[in-house]
Amino acid sequence: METRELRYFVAVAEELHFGRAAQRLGIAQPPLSRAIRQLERRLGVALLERTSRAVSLTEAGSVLLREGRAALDAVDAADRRTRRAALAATGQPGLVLVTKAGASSELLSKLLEAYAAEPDSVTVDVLLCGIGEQERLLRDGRADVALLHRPFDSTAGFDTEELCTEGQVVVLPAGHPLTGQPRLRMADVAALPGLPRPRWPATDGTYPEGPGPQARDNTQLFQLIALGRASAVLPESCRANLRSDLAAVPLLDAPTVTTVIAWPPHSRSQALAGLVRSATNV
Amino acid sequence: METRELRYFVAVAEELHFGRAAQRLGIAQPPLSRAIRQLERRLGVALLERTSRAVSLTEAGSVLLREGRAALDAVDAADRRTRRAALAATGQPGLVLVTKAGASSELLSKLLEAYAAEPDSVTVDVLLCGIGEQERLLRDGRADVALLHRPFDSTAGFDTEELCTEGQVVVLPAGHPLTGQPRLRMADVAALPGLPRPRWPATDGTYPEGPGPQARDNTQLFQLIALGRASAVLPESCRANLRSDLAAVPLLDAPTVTTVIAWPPHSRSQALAGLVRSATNV
DNA sequence: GGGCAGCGATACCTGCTGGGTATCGACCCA
DNA sequence: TGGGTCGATACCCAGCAGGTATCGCTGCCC
Repeated sequence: METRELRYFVAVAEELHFGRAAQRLGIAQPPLSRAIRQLERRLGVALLERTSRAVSLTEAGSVLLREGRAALDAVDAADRRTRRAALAATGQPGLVLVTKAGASSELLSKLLEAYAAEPDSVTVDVLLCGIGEQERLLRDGRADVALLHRPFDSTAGFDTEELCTEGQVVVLPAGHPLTGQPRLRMADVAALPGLPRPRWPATDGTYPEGPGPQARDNTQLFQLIALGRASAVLPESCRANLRSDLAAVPLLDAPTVTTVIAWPPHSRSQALAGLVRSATNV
Repeated sequence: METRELRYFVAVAEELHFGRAAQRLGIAQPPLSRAIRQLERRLGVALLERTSRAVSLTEAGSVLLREGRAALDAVDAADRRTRRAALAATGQPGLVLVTKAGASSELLSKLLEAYAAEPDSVTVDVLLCGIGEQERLLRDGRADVALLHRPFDSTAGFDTEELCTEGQVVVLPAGHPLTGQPRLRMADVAALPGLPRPRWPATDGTYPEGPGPQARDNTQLFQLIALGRASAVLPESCRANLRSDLAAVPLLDAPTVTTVIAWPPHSRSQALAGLVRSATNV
């Protein structure tokens, strides 16, 4: 199976429309149809159900969509990591660390400081990204290492070390009646009248259905809370950089959040090993 | 980057010889040379150092060898899992479980029995393989799930659940003086005169340098021990099927061995989920 | 109900490129 | 110094990826 065929199939499987997929791929529709047919013939498997009005995935097709994406990411990673290895050899080593914007910033700065103090440390570029993008970046080689937060982020397929565990707090507008409490329970904040939890975009950029305002990052989220339009349950460490018009109250029975440092398995970079070592000692 | 190019590069990187690599790939040498050059040009990276007498890997080349193998395994896995999904739809679901021949046989039979008793269980094919082959089989889709033994097997890149932990024993010929002891320490068996640890083949089938006889599987190993030519440190559970001419003595300070059940991440099969559930309840 | 619009499949052509053979040029060794 | 080994180069051919034109089916709407 060639990566070209995989790319074609993934495009069609995502669009469920040969014309749009072809456009996205920058080719005409007929060669795309033919390539998919040929892929199906060679696999001996029907991947798509076509009527002349709609295209849908078969069971096998959805398996190939999932596995094919992973395989394409692995190929991309091979490409990028090879290029970076060549750069590193000519004097620009460096690591790319990715984490969610606004999370664990204190831990992150301590980590970077500790690592920079190591004898043979390399430059670390920090990449801040949105919700759920980190796994992708790590998988396809755009990043070397990530800070993830269990149980929110999936650590499937990566090597990890736990860095720290913390409780969660509910973030409310300053002056909200509940901010007088020293601590709260989940039940107390499950359905605050007028303060729903916001909706985060899924990996494809669309928002789930339901109540609550849409938020794309922490800035938007905090503004919504300050406006009295939302509330949020976040790790304790967010208190460090909370705006003055917000207040946080500890939640006794919220699930704890574990920050882990994660990297692709079978990674041989000794710069990465050094960073992980520094991280576990912080 | 196309999988064809990756396959070509991996072949050359493994053989370090264009002619042999071309033969292995079933093509002539000139197109192979050209393909590799083209790959280097497109990546903008030198992958191989050629003199007219020898070929060697650059730093970037060895990165691409490692990453390329992983990517090719992922592509193979996509292929195999898609075919199997199609088979499953037409009535032959089934899981393939892989484990080291001769290890955890009691645990394995209990596990299979417990799972078979579940209401909607599917057939489980058991694949017994040699040392270190399991990760490969799991990664390239020939197996769905594996029993691995930490710290010997790498669980990098897989999801795992711990099943059980056990101590280790030293296996000696029956009648050896030390077999009279109720328990021993590592230091006692570190260098038994005339009874060295055997050498196991590496993943490429070659044996490491050093003293000790060569063994390929447990049968050979046990025979060597019975002949008074070797000794071995193995998990306790091996006592269950020890030959009568061998004896095992517990080691107090040997590292414990954890048997884990492992499967590829982002695997959605509910048959697999059922097997893992059964396993953790055993 | 018939015309129309949307969509995938088919037919057919063309040019790129992957693969083949022949040969060269460098290097080691006898 | 000549033969043997090995990768690179030159050149040719065929297969196939990709393009255009068009067909056939189907749901929709006046």
